[in-house]
Amino acid sequence: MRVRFAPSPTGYLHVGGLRTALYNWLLARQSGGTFILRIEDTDRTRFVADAEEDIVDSLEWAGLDVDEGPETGSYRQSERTALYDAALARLLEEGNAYIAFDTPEEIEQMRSRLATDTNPNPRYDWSTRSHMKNSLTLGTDEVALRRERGDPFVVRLRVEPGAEVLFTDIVRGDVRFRTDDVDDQVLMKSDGLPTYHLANVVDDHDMRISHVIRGEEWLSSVPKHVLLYQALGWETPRMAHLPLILSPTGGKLSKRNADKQGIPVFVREYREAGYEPSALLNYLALLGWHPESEQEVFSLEGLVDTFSLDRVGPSGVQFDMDKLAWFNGQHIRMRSPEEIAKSQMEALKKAYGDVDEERAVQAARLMHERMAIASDLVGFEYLFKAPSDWDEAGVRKRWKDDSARLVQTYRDALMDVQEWTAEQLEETLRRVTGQHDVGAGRLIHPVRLAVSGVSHGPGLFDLLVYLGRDAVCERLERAVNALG
RNA sequence: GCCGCGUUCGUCUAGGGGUCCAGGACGCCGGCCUCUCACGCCGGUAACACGGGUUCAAAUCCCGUACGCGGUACCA
Repeated sequence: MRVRFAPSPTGYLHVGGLRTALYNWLLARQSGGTFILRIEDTDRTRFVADAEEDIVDSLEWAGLDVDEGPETGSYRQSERTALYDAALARLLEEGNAYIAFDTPEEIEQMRSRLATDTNPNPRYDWSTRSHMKNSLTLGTDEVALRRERGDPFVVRLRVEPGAEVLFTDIVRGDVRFRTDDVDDQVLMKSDGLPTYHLANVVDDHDMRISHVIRGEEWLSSVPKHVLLYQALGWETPRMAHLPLILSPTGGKLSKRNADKQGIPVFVREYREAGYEPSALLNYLALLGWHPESEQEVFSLEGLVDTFSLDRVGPSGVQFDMDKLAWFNGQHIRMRSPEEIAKSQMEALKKAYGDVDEERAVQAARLMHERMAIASDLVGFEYLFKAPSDWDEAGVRKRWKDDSARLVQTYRDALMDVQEWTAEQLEETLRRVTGQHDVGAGRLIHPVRLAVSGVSHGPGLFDLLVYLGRDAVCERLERAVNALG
């Protein structure tokens, strides 16, 4: 099995693109096949300089390793023009393509001239090409003259009406189009570069791609591709068109649309936000695919073992940040505190100056169950510095009239604790509350508030152990003074 | 407009003629655990788009309608 992920460097890698890459990669890995990265950079007007780098980095971050790609050979379409030119020459020679000199303005004029209510958008096709300036209408002398003169031209696929193109999509089953509805697609633009349709067919053939797995937006152009394969006498690869990822309000998950929903569209944004790549992948895998069992949480390896194209559904799917967050929580709990801490060292240092890695690991251990995302670790300020103030609502609820006295008593008692362990700290606390004839909670809550500034968090005694005697006593002291 | 693809809880989905007064997951709502918050566990809420057929029997097959999405570029 040879599959490819073929993004165009017109922007950063999109989450939808990552899912397409994932499905391709999964199939390659489980079949012992080859995963190819091909850069479709035939549109010079929309080229984004750092897009390819982002695509490569994002795939690497996700753990989808590339077997063949720009790093290993000529896998950028801009480097493969000789191949397209050869295909073009053959199509032209055999009458399956023709040259057209119409300027964009002239085509526009044709469209507005021919537009009617029932056909508001006339195509350049079998029914209109006889009114246009092309090698089918112009006569050989005129064509030769224009070419000599250097008139700009494009090459178009010659699609004749009256036939049917039928193909079997792995996800959707049999799909058929009439050639009457297929336009004479431009194969080579006037800048000499091929369009996607030509380059894609030539490359898939040349790279011996066995399965084309891509988004549903390509389904309508399949007939053009099939016609090209036929004209070139090549075998058509198997195809699977994946359901599109939609925004929660419906419609394509475009940058604009998604931003409004608070959904990042670029993979790099998930990386920057601190998501677990395995969680993103897990979520994306389930977006359109369902395993035979009811298992939902998968490692990447688990997906390799379980994934199959015939359990991919055909209908569009809405992106759900809440569910992604849940997957992230599942995956973060599968990782060790050591790994989590390590991944956050840079951010920690940025926020708090020099942070000891072992210290960060302890913090991660403490907060493991409470993190939705690894970057949350940085947000637990009180683990790395004393609170500067105390949550107002928390104070109102937990800081009673006797709190200062109790906390002060506990603080004094802590000075005498032999071993700074959770057991001893708890024992000490219960002794204090016992002496004052109040419940333990009466002291636990104020102490937590005093040392952390907030009224929620890890088990109090684990927290005190983590903070250490000096910090705890100092924080208790400050709180008593401030809160009275 | 035309062409194509789709339509089961709010969302992701299971299901492919009887085992489905439709199962799981997220979310939401209760509860348990508990020093808080999380985690975890238990329970609840909620769906076969509509109309015709076919059949003893339809969420499942067929047709139509509606709706959604994609395409309709010298963009991919």
